[in-house]
Amino acid sequence: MIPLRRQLDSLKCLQQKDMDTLAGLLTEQKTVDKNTQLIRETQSVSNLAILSKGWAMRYKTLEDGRRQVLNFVLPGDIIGFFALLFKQSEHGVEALTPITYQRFSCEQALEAFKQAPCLAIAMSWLVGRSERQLSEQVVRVGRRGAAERMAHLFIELYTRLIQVGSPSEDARLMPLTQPLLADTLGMSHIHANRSFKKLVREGLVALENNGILLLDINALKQYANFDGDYLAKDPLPNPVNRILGNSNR
Amino acid sequence: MIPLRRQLDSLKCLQQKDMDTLAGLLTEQKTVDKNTQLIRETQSVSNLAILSKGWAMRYKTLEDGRRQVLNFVLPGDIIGFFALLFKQSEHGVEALTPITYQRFSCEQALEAFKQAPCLAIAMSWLVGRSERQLSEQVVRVGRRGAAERMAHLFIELYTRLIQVGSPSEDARLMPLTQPLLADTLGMSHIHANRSFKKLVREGLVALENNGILLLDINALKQYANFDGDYLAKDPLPNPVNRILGNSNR
DNA sequence: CGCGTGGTTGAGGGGATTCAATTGAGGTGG
DNA sequence: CCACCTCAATTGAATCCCCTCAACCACGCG
Repeated sequence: MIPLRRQLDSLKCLQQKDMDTLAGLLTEQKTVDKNTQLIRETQSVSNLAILSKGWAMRYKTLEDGRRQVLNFVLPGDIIGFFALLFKQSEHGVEALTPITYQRFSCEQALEAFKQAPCLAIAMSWLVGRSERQLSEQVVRVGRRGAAERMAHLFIELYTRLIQVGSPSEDARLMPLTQPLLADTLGMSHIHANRSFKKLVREGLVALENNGILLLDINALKQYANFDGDYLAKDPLPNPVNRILGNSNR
Repeated sequence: MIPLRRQLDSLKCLQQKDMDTLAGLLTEQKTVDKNTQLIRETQSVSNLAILSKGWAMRYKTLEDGRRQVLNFVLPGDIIGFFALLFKQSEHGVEALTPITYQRFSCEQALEAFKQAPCLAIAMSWLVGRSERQLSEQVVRVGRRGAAERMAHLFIELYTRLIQVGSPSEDARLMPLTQPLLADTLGMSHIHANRSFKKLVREGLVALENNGILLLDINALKQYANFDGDYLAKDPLPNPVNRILGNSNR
């Protein structure tokens, strides 16, 4: 649960008793293998989870087999929030590495929110954050060149990993394959390879046995025209804090 | 507020007193002109709104001027939800036609949620629905051909309009320009024009003085490989209903 | 009437896709 | 223990989609 705590600490709204309530939610820990389907497209969902270790992805598949990765799920991220409110999930979630997560039911969550209303805000904030990432994914795919797109994704993932407390050496190693990058960035795997090699030639990244290594973070940021505001972690705005003060009394 | 009611009716969770509470929220009505900026990128936000009439869009702009439309805001849609939880909005919202909306504060919303918890669920559902649309936008831009992309967007918008009770004749007229379509679909305005003309030549759409007219909905669906599951309106799943039953007593 | 915006078209170039083929790593079953 | 399979990474070649540049016309508005 350390990554989740890192994720939420900037909000400055969780007190010790809130953290205790949160800890009470996260008792059931599970570890599953790489390639496990956590949620299948078209499956109905009644549990939430917080990822604590490893990588996963959210994706959609078209009838003809074309696949699009929507976003990556990193430690401290929430899985399955909105799926609770619909008959079925509409997107799949699959582990990209062995992962560990804490699962809890919809009922447990609601109970925790009654005891600690600001947990509901904190969880909404997590969801809002992932919506921002999804928006940026639209911009990335719609309005950036291929290699720029790839560099931009790398920096987003790196930044998110650093924010939840990964050591820099770990955060620079992405467990991604080029076909997966292709499905994320909306291009063919062949063109993903050529764009990747372009970044390699510029000395920005390198291929390791176990994934892709970012060599020069600042140069990648520049190459990608990266503006990280959408990942900024600020305290909750005052109006919201005031309300929480009331209902926390 | 009729479109909002249509939006929420399938949930089967709002009773008369909930609707009354909701109506109490939506007392401050405003009408503004086309091209009005409802929310500026980088602006801080402390109010929510429900659109009741007209079209708006959510968009992001890059430093070099490239622009990407994230989604369109139609009657019954919510504006500014997540922006409340962050220091600033990260995306802009602009009116595409003259629009009417009902505005209310964060405090009013929280008060209403205490009185009628299932309103909080209903509003989350609205947000979840717009997240699904955003996911589909990623797939559309990342994995569909240009003309297919355009047809797919048209059908999404048409379906959403029908769902909130627009008469079919109105729902088939889109107040969109080709440069705007280009920024939505991630292509140049010239290519937007050529893709559009291709649909025209096939008899699927036509250009009117005041916008774009959809001529053959079924043919467009087929052309777009449209699968509307992500827009399906189902009742809330049972686990959530059970919880609401408890907190509604 | 000048100007800005939207719609349209042609030409040319570059980026991206598809087809095809090769290499190598890892996993499976005989 | 090795043949076999799958999947990732690569590269070449041909093609085509899509972009940029450059016009031009129509319209509405100050």
